[in-house]
Amino acid sequence: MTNYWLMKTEPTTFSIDDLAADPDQTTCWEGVRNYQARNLLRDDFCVGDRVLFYHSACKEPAVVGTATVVRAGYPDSHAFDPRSKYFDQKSSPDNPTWFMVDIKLDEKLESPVTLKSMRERAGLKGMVLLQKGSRLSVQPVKKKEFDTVLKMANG
DNA sequence: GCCAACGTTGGC
DNA sequence: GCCAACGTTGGC
Repeated sequence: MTNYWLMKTEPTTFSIDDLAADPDQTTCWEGVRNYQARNLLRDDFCVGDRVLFYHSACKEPAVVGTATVVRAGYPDSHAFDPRSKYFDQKSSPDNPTWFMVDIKLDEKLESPVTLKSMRERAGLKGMVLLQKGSRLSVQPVKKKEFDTVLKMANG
C-alpha cells in the first residue's frame, strides 16, 4: 500500500535543484522538529511511498517535483551533533526524539504547480496544504490529490 | 516586512 | 492543567 506525501522545503535551504545535483539524486530529510511530522516520518513513511516536493517561503510557492521514499524512518543523527543547527540535547542515540527518511528524486516538473493554481482547483479543496493555518512540513496527500497535481503539471 | 496561525515553554 | 508569553512558519 503506497502512501502519498507532501514535503516542504525552503529553496534557499534545500531546493529541487540541490536534490537533482546530488550524485544519487537522494537525500536524507533531516531537521524536522515538529512532533506531528515526526510521528509521520517515524511510523507511516514506507519505502516506495511517493512525495510531492514543495518549495515554501519563497517568491512562488509551488510543487516543483516528485520523489520516492527510499529509506523509511530512522533516527535523525543531526540531533546528536552539538555542532549541527539541528542539535537537540534531549535526543540521544539510545532514545532518539527525532526521525528522518531518505528520498530520491523522480522528476523535476517542467512547469511547477503553484500554490495559487492549487487553490483554484476544486478537486484539491481538501488538501492539508490548503487548509487555513496549515504549516505541517510533512503532510499526507490523497492519491487522487497527488494524481491531480501531476495532471496539472503535465498540462 | 507584516502578521495570522500555530506550537512550545514555563510559571502558577 | 491552564494560559500568557514567546518563537516559528509561511503566505502575501
